[in-house]
Amino acid sequence: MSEKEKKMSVAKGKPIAQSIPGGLLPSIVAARIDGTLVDLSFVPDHEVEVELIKADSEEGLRILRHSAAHLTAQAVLSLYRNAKLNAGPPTEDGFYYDIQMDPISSEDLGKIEEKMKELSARKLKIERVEMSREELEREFSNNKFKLDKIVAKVKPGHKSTVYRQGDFQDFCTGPHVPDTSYLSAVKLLSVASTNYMGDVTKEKMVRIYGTAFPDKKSLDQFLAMREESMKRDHRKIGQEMDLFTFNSERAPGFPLYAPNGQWIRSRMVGFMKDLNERYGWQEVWTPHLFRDTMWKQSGHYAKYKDNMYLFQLSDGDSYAIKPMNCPGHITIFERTMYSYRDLPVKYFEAGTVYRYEKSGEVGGLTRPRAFTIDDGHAFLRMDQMVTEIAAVLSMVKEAFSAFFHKPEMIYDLSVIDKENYDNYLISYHCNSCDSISDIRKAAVEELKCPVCGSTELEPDFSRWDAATEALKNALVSNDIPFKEYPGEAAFYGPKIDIHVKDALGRSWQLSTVQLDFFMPINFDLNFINEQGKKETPVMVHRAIYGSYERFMVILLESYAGKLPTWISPLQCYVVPVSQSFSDYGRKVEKALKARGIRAILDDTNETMNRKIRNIRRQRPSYIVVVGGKESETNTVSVRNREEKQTVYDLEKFIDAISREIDEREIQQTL
RNA sequence: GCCGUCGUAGCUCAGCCUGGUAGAGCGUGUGCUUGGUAAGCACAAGGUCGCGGGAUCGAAUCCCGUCGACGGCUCCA
Repeated sequence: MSEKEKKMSVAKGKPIAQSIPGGLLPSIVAARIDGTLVDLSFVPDHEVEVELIKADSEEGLRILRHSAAHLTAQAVLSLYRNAKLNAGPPTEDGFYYDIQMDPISSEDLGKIEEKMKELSARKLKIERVEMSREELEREFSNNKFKLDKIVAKVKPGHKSTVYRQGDFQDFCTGPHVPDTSYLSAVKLLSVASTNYMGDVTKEKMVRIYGTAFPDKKSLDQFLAMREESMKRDHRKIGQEMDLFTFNSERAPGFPLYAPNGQWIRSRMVGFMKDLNERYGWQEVWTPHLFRDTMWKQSGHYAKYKDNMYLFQLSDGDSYAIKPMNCPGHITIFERTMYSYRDLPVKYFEAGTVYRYEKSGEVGGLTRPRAFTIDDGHAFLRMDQMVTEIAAVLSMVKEAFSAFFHKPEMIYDLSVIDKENYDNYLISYHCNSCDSISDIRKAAVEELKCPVCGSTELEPDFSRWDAATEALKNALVSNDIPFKEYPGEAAFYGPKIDIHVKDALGRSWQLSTVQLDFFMPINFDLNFINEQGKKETPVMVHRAIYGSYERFMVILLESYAGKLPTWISPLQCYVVPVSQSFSDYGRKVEKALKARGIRAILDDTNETMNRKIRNIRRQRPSYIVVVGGKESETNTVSVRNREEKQTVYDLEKFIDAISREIDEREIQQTL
């Protein structure tokens, strides 16, 4: 349907639905008049131009799913008499309904779904009814959650609406689909538990997740996609490819990398090391433990001690395992004096940090208790910010282009909210003694000048402005479109976060570039400026992958485990046709390994067919079959991931695959 | 941390409701077979049924506790 066809004019005094051609009607769920969404049953009081909302449009789907949420609620109420409804909004790819009721399990969903199908088949008319606030309060008098909403949303003396279908009604502004027959392609997906208004002290609720589509075909397509993304779960792939393991008894939440997984990690670390060095970042190493005194100084202890692994030695000294790398890097920076000419000083480290995540929060490699950050800290003069940040942005681009074909990246600039700055560390100018001090208002009892005690302090945003300008300029000079989020900055400075979209359309926050005014002050860092005076440097915290663990998750799930050859843990799987060709197989394996290609020869007493079938789960880049023909001509029969088979001269094959690896080709070239 | 579901062989799972001390497929090992690109044949090994307690003549099975995993909620420097 073109833009033109979507618009139509509707005469006064008759429902919109009656003006829509019969053939078109079933695909339309609602309409828009002057920017407001209305039901198809809406009767205009003068001739109007309406825009039709198709079921398969973004807005149409939301309406359809919201109606499906109502249908779920209706089914639940008819099956569970004591259930009390809370709210049931549409979500990005479905809907949920929060209901106070006795816990149910996912097995009960089938029963509810049956009921929904039955209600849908009855083609119940969905009606909009206007009610005054008083009427609403009467209608929903037995439901505290609805009453809360009515009180919060409907002003006394005003009206709002309920939607009715059969014996069911819900307080709702709509719009909704005309009748329940529109809701035939529905599926309840899972059940979870939540609390009223997300507050643990409030009532427990059952949250039922589901989705709905205009027709069964698109629902099935969605379910197939969902299945696919479950198949691509990195935990499953990791097990199949034998990359890592978790031992829930011995180290809950900590991944242990098997040879294949560690091989991938070292490749990633190696790539990053090379990239960093090319951009002037120097590798350092810091210990995994520091005295608690350092964490107290850095401020981490006060804020995050519940998430830190802390322990005391028998002599009484207390230590903490590092939850961050920056104080370590600062400690290295502190070892000597710097002139303004020495700056920038840029350190990086693949630094493994340990954070005690609460039991319900850990999960696979996405949220482990130990992870390794490709962490970098730069110490800069104010005038170096733009250049250095721009350089980091180039690094980010380069890094992701090596792993993905045309990666889709989204840049968020998080800045201070000047209307609401109590939480941020800012400079205050004292009107009484003219001194400047850095204070975070939310962290002090009373805002007063640390020099003279005066309360006549005026916020000075100049440093924040300069930093924000620097980040912006860096983005602009790299030709990067970005969105600005006031109030999202860290308390110590503004930042740029970079999200990358994966193959399944999910967006991951990976890179971050943060400016920090706080740590340098806290640790009293300085350099000698042109005037021969001590000056405080600005710190940049940055990570490109974010963590190696999360990045590995994205790689595995994006490629469904079929990684580009340069990071594939099994680059060549060599299979002799029969054991009588083991010798030639060994020769091939040796030749491959001599060139640094990760290859294994499988000369076990099994059929070639079985070997090929079973190696699939390990996702080899190439399967190399050798037999009589190959051994006589010094060739190999190579099968790539598209199942295409080609015979190559052995030396030529090795040259070609080496090139593919060296060039970090994303697609297979053979 | 909270709520729900789950925990049986290396992996995937059955058995649990209705108690009588475990089963399949894949994988592994051995033998036969010696093969041309996703299922050749046979035999075998492999499990304190997460852990602890309780009621029972008897528990993988029922009850309680605990640890862990998963899905959510909340959190994520």
